[in-house]
Amino acid sequence: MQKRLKDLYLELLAAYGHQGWWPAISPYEVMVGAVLTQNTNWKNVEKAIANLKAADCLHPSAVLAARNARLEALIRPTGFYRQKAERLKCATETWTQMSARKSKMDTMALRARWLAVKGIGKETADSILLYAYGRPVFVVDAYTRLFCSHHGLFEAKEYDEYRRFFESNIPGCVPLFKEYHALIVQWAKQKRKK
DNA sequence: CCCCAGGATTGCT
DNA sequence: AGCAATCATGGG
Repeated sequence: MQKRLKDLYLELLAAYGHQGWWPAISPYEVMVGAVLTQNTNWKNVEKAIANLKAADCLHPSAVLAARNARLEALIRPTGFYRQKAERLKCATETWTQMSARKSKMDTMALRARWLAVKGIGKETADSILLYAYGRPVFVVDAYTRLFCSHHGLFEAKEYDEYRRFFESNIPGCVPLFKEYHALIVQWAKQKRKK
């Protein structure tokens, strides 16, 4: 593990503590959160998740059976609710299809399958792979790029260049990937407050 | 009143 | 290939 990346990780962990992103909830709920949080404050996502749960609509069969208008009303606090209602259905179809096959699939093949879903880009796909499926994929976002440039770690244009930078310089350990990404987000939030 | 949030797609150049 | 417009609610 590259020393600089390890030191920074330990610093973040000491400063902010264990973030515990997406802990004791169902993997499906993680996937729903990954879609709903696109360009949206997590607090708003929590409201939508609570709405879905209260309506007993937080499982694949219920989402697939729900009318779009109903889904839209439930996830409204997350914004972009028309797009997201459709995206949630598309993602849920894939989720259901993959439930039986995913264990046999290579991580990159699974990633390609998710990237083919409308409304699922690289960051959302990787969040699903890491936090819902437990695959060793490093999630990159705008904060990750800011973090890299702020500490003089790495500069690039493409999403996948950043992803591979982390994947090839820290151990391919799922809990570490989960925690590191969450800590970077926390770091950026704190930094913004100043 | 402004800007942003745990993005992705489409369309134009 | 790059870049702007679009989607839309809630909080600072």
